[in-house]
Amino acid sequence: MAAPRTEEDNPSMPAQRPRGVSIQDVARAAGVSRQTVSNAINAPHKLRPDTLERVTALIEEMGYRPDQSARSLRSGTRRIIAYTTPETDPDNPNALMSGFLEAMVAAAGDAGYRILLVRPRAGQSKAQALEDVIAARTADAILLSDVLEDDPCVDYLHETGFPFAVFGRTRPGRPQAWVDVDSAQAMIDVVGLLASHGHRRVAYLGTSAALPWLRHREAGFRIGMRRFGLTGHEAFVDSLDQVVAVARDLLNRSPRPSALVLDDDWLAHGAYAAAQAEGLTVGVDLAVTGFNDMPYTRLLQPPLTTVRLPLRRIADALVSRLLQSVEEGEPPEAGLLLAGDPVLRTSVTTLG
Amino acid sequence: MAAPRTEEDNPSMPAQRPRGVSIQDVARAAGVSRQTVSNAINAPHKLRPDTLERVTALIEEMGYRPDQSARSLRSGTRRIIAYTTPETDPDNPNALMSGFLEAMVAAAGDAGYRILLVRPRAGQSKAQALEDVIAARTADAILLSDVLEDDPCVDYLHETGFPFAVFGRTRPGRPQAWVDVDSAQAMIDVVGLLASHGHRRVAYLGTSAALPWLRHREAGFRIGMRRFGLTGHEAFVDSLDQVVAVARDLLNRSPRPSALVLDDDWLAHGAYAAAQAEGLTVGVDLAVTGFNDMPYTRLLQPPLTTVRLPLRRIADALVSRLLQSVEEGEPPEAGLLLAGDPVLRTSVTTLG
DNA sequence: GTGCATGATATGAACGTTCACAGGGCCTAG
DNA sequence: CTAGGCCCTGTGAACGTTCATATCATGCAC
Repeated sequence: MAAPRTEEDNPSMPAQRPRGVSIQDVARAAGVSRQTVSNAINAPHKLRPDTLERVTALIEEMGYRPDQSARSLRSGTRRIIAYTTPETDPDNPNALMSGFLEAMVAAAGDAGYRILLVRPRAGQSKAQALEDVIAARTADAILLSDVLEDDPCVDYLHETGFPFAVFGRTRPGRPQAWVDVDSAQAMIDVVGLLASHGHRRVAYLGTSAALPWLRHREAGFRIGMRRFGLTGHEAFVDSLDQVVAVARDLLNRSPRPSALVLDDDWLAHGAYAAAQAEGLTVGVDLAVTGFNDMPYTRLLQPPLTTVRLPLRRIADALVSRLLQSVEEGEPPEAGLLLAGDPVLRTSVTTLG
Repeated sequence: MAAPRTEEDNPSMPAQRPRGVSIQDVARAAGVSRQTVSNAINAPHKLRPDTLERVTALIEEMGYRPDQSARSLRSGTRRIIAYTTPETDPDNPNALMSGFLEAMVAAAGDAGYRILLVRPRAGQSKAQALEDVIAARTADAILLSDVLEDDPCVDYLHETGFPFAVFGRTRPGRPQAWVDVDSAQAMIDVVGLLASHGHRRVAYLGTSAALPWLRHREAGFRIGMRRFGLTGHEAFVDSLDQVVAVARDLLNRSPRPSALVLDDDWLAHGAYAAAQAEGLTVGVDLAVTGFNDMPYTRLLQPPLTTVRLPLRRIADALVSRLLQSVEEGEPPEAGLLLAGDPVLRTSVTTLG
């Protein structure tokens, strides 16, 4: 029979620790109890200054870090946010994702949390993957992005009451911790930008996919057109292959538009090619605008005027809402819309 | 039996989330012991078929999942791979990252692991962040990418003996679990591709940053040029601003090169612009090749011939090496070089 | 000097799981 | 019919931490 580990005996033996430094080791070395060491980390104000200094010095010296699993098991908090990565379409990869993730990692890190990437296993739905996370108590909260209006994951999470937040909008009518870009307003601003540069005939080239954010951009365009008293046509493509042809068609309407508004930076190459085919010079004869400020838009000739998403502020807001859900048990009542920043580059110049 | 938990009296206390279904609950419901339920999950062969079926049915029905923290605490395995995200340069964002991450998440997921994104806190070095991960036993293994030759993280990890793997190469002379693309060979293949299309005068436009993978590409270019008996010049840029000017300069050497090899897709826009400025048509008068097969290369006019990185195979190899380190305690002796796939698109055509 | 309030430190218990091992049932062979 | 072996199942313990609470020290007022 193995004797249970007594708390006050020889410190001579343990030179080799296959499992690492434990709180007990530090306590023994400092001549205090486990709880005191625990307090030194979790509630420093509860210690006398001299004790605190002695213990923290020893913690540093011995390289002690609380075992995350043990801490989680006891306290129930993981300091982890699970993020279900949206499945990437190889033909239209969400290059945005890396920027958003980067911002999320930073924002979560500042709050003491880390991001765990969760992906449904083969034959598993996204909701089932989330159920795994919740049931196994892998994370304190869940982050979703790229959700559709009636995403089953949102319903499921809402039902369970598990803390979650969404980048994008969810169905209205119940408290939701979502954060989104005000795409409509951003598009209105883009139209306003064109109007202020003297453009009066503006065409819209959009993607026909039924994605909420695309529809918001489209709606914003229409509002902007009305508000600024502009005229123009709209056209939609199903895939990138059609962009050049459809854009050329738009440019041949009469009267010819002097500006072309795209609902996504991805269409920019095609629009530029169409302009060239029509003998137009982008930035001179034709203004072009995009959406998202993807990295390569700066490389286009001329650089593309587009809308930058405030990724860091989005991430901060999401983290803050997530933590509110975790700590108060109640999600925020309403979503949050953040403004996008139109970035004026030389694809838009004053109409001469 | 539960202690009276008065939550209304303690407004400061965060609401405690109810604990879920435990192994004990399932065991009681099934009329077996904890261990039997545990075996049903971890060692199904140890159960009689009828018992197994009964228990698994109940596990399913009650929605039981082993608590990850408890499991980790006891068994010492977290089923998590920590990945330190390389800091992104906003001017030259590693658009590759999202593809690589995607592949890693998939590969790790197939092996039953998840990816945890770790980022140094403010004022913390990358190595210190890794120390946190190791000391707090947050992950079973660590994945690094974008390492330089003398990256201190690699040295540190090597010292600790903690399982890790690297996407990219590390200093030779000790066992290393790295996986990398054979950039040199891929570049040789690109030169061969150009040679087979009749090109004899080929120029190289590279980036001067001291990044190992760029130097491998450069070396491969030189080898390829010698092997296929081609001639040409090389030039390097510090930033994207210089690309057009330097490319035009290369195109004006005499005799004029018929092909332009870029060490990265990022330079493609500038190369195309330079060609246009020189009155050359890419894919007709001038062949252009890139490296990395970034998503937007397909959108260029004409689409860019480039080198696709076998991200999924890289990820699979990294995961397999990581797990080998974890399970056998010994890292693989040598690194692994995987071939890149040159993708022929219409920016390269047979020289007429 | 005594009693009390205040705050710092110590102790036992519990979180939910897996490990090590003990015990028991069933089948087969003698 | 019984002994023996072989799986299968059950029990206590342990992982390392934090919670709840007991204990101790200190200082102050009377």
